[in-house]
Amino acid sequence: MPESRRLDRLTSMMRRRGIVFPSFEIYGGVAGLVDYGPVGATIKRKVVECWIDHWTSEGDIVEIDSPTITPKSVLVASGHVGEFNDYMSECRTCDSAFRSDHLIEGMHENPDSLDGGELDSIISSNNIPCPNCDDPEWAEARPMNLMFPTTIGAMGGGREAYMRPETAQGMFMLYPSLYRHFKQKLPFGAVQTGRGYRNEISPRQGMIRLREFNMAELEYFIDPENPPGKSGLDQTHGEIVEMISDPEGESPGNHRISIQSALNDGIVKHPTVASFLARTYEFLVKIGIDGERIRFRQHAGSEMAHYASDCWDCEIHGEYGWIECVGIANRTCHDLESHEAYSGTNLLRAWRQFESPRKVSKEVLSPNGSVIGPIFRQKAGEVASAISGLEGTPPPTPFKLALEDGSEVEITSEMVTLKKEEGNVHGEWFTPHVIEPAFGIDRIIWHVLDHAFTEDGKDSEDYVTLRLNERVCPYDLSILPLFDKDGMDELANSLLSEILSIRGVQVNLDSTGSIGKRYARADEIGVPWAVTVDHSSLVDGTVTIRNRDNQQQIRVGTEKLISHIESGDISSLF
RNA sequence: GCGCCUGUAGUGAAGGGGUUAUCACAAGAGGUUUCCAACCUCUUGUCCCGGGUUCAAAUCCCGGCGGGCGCACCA
Repeated sequence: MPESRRLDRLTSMMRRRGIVFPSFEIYGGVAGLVDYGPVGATIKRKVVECWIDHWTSEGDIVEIDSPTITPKSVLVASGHVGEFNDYMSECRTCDSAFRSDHLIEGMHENPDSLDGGELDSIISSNNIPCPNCDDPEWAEARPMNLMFPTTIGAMGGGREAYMRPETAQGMFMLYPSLYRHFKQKLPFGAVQTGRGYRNEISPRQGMIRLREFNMAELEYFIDPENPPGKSGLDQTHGEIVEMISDPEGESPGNHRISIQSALNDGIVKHPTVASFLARTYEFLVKIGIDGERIRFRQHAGSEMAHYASDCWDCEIHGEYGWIECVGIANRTCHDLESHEAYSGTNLLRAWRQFESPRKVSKEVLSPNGSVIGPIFRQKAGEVASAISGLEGTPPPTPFKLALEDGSEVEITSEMVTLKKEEGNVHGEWFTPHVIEPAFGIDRIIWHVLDHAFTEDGKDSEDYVTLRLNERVCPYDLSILPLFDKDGMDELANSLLSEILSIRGVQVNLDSTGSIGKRYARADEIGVPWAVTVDHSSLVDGTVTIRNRDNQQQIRVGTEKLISHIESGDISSLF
């Protein structure tokens, strides 16, 4: 068993047994698109269901579902249109392509803000050499948009849109409704699972970098002044995990530490982020990822996404090395504020009630319409609203007042009345902060399969067992009639239909080949239990149940078996 | 997007300008006193696509598509 080939054996098993295939293969295939086959689709669904259940089981998080087609304006506000329009410059000599803003690093304060022409002129005036061949001959910078563009509306004049690059925007769009659903009380969250699209330049590594992929994202809305998680994490969070903190931060380096201690030591700065790191670890282990092959890595300030103020990657180790499978980011108020600004809505806020009402007395200037009107005529309305909009202590008259259009007017004492307002303020509006764990489902499934794939040398042959956790196995059990005749076939079939009728239970009947071969087939795709119908079954109604991972067998009556299948705990029979 | 390597049944491989393309495993039918990949008989199924060279192309050449690796990219 040469180890270098394990990846090949795993991927060919996945094709052979119907887990994952390249898509559209009879037309030559498309890089970066994959199909889940009859076995893989069930595994995927179970991983997703387990994920939803993991986050929604405490009542503070609900599930939503949004369109994948997203109007351009949403993605302009979120920053994706700008961010995804990175410019690329191609070297005329060696054809290498580089991000234009990277080439002029340090030569401009904000390279992101430049258009193609500006980038080109900086590149040429600085005579920037190609990092590959040193020649300073560059083609014009061209925008490289990694989103899939589309148009809403079949005829001309349609609205510009993109396939969503993340599901998160759906949760932000639904914030007002979530806020109402949760009775206007933070914290609360929403999850969404579904497809995301990124038109990768060069998809690689099988299902690791896809162009259309399954994501599962949680947006958790909190009051930044009262972040949940402060009071300590619950008992599961004492697990020692590997954490690699920001190399540019205060305590750089690798730590083997519990997440609770990492929070106490200031390695993780935000209590809610810490809590989600812990619950992410818990989820991954729950579906069968090896806890020893999980680590958390903090983003350096320089690699941070445009929207994030703090970000941890959860990386899982497998055949491709350490792969980022989950990103946990503190997106702060970036998205909600930005959508508020672009859309003009005021619904993206939350109310923070003061513990006791605050007495406020302040002086305000009230415009005197009868004086302002005749003096400023058409501009009077604008002047009046500018006066009302003055903040802080009113200036003494006369004073200069700036208007929206940039002009200035002089305000004299006759134009305004000084009023004293007194009252109680019971609270204030603020924009919630958002903590976002974002899961790459396909990458997680890959690692679940990788970690479950075990090859034991039985005799000279490699014997493959997919030691999947029962939560994510493609079939809950296989029914195997020892002989496909003499009544065993009928008994097996009636058992099959009885078990199939149990809600949510997947069963597979296999009656071809030797019994050993059928066990092997079931083991290879991770079926945890094999139920064999034999001669004794015909006499006394008992069957044998075999455990996939240790081949242990017991004999039980079918009634008892069925009741344990219904309650989901076959293992307690052993 | 560039460079190197590469593409043969479901999977893994062998071969290769010339009759009907080979093998193993898998799959299907049947047989078999089959509880850990047993055996026997039969069966199905393959040269990625397009163009070129040639009397003849799965084989050589070019292009495309896919895969692997490296460079670049990966919010």
